[in-house]
Amino acid sequence: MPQLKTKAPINTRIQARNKELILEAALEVFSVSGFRGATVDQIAARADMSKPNLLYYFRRKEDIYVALLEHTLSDWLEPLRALDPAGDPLAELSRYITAKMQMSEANPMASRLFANEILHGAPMIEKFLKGPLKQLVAEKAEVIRFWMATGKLAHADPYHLIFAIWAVTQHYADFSVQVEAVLGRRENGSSAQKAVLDILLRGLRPRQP
Amino acid sequence: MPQLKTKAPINTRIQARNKELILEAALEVFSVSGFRGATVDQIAARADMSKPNLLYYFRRKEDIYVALLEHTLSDWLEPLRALDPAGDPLAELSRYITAKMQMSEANPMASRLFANEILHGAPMIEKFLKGPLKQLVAEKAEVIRFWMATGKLAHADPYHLIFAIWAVTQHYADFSVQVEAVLGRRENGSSAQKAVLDILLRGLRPRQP
DNA sequence: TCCGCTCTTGACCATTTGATCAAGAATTAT
DNA sequence: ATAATTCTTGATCAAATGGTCAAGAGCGGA
Repeated sequence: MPQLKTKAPINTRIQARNKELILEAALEVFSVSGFRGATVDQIAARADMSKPNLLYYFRRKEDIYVALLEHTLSDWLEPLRALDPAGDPLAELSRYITAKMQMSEANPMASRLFANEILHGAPMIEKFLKGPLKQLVAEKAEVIRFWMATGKLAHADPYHLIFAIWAVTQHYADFSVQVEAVLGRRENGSSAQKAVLDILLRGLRPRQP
Repeated sequence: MPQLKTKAPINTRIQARNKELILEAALEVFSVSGFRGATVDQIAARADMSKPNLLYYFRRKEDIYVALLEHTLSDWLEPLRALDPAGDPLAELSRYITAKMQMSEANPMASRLFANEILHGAPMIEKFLKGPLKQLVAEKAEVIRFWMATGKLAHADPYHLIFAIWAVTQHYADFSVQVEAVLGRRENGSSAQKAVLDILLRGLRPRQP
């Protein structure tokens, strides 16, 4: 019996390189125009590649989009995962907020990609939101609740606190056009960081015993 | 000399009615799909009207979109405008935040429309952001600064405080899909309101003298 | 070297979609 | 009533766009 040729599951060097190029180009295009607004031609042009060639690597526009989302979803959660129940509460939250602010500044395109996806009803990542994300947040909300119960943090609703942190930190990436228009200049990352830490955390210092 | 017929600048009853129907339908469609994702056919269908008829009232798709943005821009600013320098600082901010939360809950579609526009670089409302919005925020930031200087409010950067309020309040409209996925239920408006007020304002109570 | 597999692309197709037009229906003003 | 104006729509167009195909170019293992 002739040996069945297993369809090579491993990427060629060329495949790895081109897929990477495509994802990079696609992030730029999707984050600016959204899924519907982006065109395969635009992505191909930015990846310096013909459209049929791009479609040789990703058969449908949607495949690129999904790959892009999956490619960054876990990175996105990492800082929240790192919240350490054994650490000092204010220091942990401070580190989390700082990390999110830095992610917004370093990779605003990824932030806008997600914002756009969620704004449009999250058709591609609904499962992720209701599964891994929900579970992780539940876990960390419990940690925060524990900190509050043991008097190391002032009381507040842990879920809404997390939402507030997300909202504020991502605002600087997603709404940067507005931030810059109102300030009349490009925002200095570190001053925004300081201000945000102050606004979000000052109210959480435990009362004097 | 024959009297020049002035082109009727006043809307017919039919015009007023149909324009309103169109804007209403367009808000639903644009807020879900964004400018690019929305189609004139969808809007026409939802307005219960043929496409050519819709285009009789708004000659281009873009005209509907712009009219919609203009139609709600000033409403959007009203609560901030109402911030009263003579009022009690915490009460004023509390009222502002509450008003924004209620707007997010009552009209999430308008919030998403703006979010989408800004996320995509605000091509249609750049002028508004750099003009009226910038000026109003500057004015109100000065009010907040004054409150802080006179010891009636703890110190914080007024601009970033306003950004934080915007970010958090609009988060509940723009990211409602995520909020509901994480909470595992439809959010109760008033409990979110309470939590947000608490998180944003607790740190702003002036220190005891 | 040479054979098979991977990679690349110009040409092409079907569908979607924003917009136009001409002609008829409804409404309004005189 | 009737003429003028406003309103409505089926038919149609041109451009944009996601995706296909066949044929050739390039590469790697025997």
